[in-house]
Amino acid sequence: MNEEFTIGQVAEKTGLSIHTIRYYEKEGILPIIKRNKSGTRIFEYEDIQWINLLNCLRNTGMPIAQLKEYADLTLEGDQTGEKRLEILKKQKEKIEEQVNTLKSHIDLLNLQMEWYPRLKKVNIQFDHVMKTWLKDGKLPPEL
Amino acid sequence: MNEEFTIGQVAEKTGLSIHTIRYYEKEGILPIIKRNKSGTRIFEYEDIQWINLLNCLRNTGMPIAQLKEYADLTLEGDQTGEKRLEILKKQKEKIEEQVNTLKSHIDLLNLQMEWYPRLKKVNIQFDHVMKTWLKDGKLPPEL
DNA sequence: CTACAATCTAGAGTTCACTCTAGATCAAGT
DNA sequence: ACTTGATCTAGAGTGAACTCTAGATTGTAG
Repeated sequence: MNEEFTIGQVAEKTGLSIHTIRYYEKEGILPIIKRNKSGTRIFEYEDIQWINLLNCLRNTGMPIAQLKEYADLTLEGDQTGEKRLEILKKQKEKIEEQVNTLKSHIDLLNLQMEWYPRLKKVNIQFDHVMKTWLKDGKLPPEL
Repeated sequence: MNEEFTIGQVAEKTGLSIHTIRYYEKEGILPIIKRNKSGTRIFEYEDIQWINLLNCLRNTGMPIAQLKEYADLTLEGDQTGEKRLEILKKQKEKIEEQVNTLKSHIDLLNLQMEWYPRLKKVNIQFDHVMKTWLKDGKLPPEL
């Protein structure tokens, strides 16, 4: 479990580019990365874990600035656990919201797609649905 | 059903800013918007429907350039129906993928959150899970 | 008629998150 | 030792999608 990785290997494993990993380090959202005597970065297994968490948060829309906050809290140590937990909880809620939004987007697309084959008839329905959409931002209950 | 709206009203109804609506028009992804004799835009109900569709596609990651394609196809008329249907179908699949990704992100966050209360014990599990994650990009089957 | 808020255009500026470049150094195989 | 490919830094450049500005014009409530 004391494997070591070069930046290239980490890039491959995490799906980030080498540039991006260095950029993240510069932004201070990576833990302190070990170096060998000539300055080449040496990543450990833990670092990859961390990057995967970052990726998860980034992919769900958390901006770098907030990742920085999270990283700083982590640096402060155990007593910030609660705060970090809170951040993760909030992000989870945000993702759940995103899932719901995406689902209603799927509904809208399905609707729009039905529109093509049965034009005249569904046009009226569509109109009705759109009115509901405009009014309260969701599909009418009878769908 | 022949209601008319100002740009400000449309902004409020669609959640876009006034600037963004004008920007979208400049990019050619809005239908031709009526004007009154002195040049003020007059939006109709249809235009709002269209913007809602745009919003749906944009929010799920479709770039402006592709919206432009879609808009151009629509301008060409009925004979492009199939192509447009195809675009919407693909986007729907993309959204479904996004939902799945988000769900596995939630799993990862849940895991990371469990980590805090029961530290030592779950650390090992977490490690195991992360290894699976790194290897095949998903959670181990036993979870 | 008079304010005052909303709209208009063209174009410049901003933000975010990378992404790339140049020029130097280093690591590993033969 | 030599070569080739990977890595290093500092800093510039990019692309997407807005977002804002200035200066003029218009719509409307009192």
